[in-house]
Amino acid sequence: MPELPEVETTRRGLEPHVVGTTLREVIVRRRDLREVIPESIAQAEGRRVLAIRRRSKYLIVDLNDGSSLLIHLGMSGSLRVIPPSEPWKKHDHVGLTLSSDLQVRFHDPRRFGIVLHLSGGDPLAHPLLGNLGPEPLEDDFTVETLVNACAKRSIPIKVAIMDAKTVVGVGNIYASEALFRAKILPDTPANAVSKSRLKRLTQAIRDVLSDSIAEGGTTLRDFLKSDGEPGYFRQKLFVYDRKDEPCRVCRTPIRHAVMGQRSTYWCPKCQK
DNA sequence: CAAGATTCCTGGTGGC
DNA sequence: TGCCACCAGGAATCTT
Repeated sequence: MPELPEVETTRRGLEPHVVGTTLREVIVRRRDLREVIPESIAQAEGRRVLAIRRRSKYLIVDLNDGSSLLIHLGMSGSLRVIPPSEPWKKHDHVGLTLSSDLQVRFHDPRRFGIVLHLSGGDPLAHPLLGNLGPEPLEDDFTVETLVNACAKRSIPIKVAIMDAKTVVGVGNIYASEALFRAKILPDTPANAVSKSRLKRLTQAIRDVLSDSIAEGGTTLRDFLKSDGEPGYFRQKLFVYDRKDEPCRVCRTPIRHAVMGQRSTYWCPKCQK
């Protein structure tokens, strides 16, 4: 899916259209996503949107009755703001018609996404949001975060930083990109990476995610911003999806291998 | 407990 | 053009 930059891009795109409006109608065309959309989502009708927040790759829509919507885009999901008259596409599963006469439409071909209605309490306490590591762009993500996560673990460093218990939001694209920026080979055992290199990696993760957000995220196939436009960070990827292409720094062909069941890319000269 | 494999679902791509 | 194997941005849940 959408990794953290794409979810944050979506949040920023939705925020000005959604906050302060009332959900006039909730339309569910298909309930069987990764989890079944609960019937109680109908109770969101008539509620006003107080805020739209992001935690990890989840979006939380706070409503004025204390309930909230919890949305995850899975691997192929997107949320767009459109006129309600726009024809429904094959994989448009949910529509939230707003009092402003616009509609937020959830589209997800692979249906790995999630749309839940939480009737009350703290959304952050929901089981899906428990056991999550720190936000990479917040102050509680520090080199100590990675030092602790990597101690006594022999898994590749790339797999370690993709573990949401280590730090959230680092998906397959940005894991490869962050390791390139930090000049670390992705298959280095996590417990063999020195603290000074983990320090570099901490900063690299922050930088690559921030840079991508500034470009509206990365569009490979499915991802679209809430205005229907793609994100442009793909043009700034150093290694991801560039197998055999010349490294943008040293011209050495980019290498590719499967690591932790996921495609991984690196420059054998720039990364040690 | 750590590590690795499997699973959910659909669509795009590339080989033949 | 058609068929088919394979791959895909996530993450929970198995097995080893």
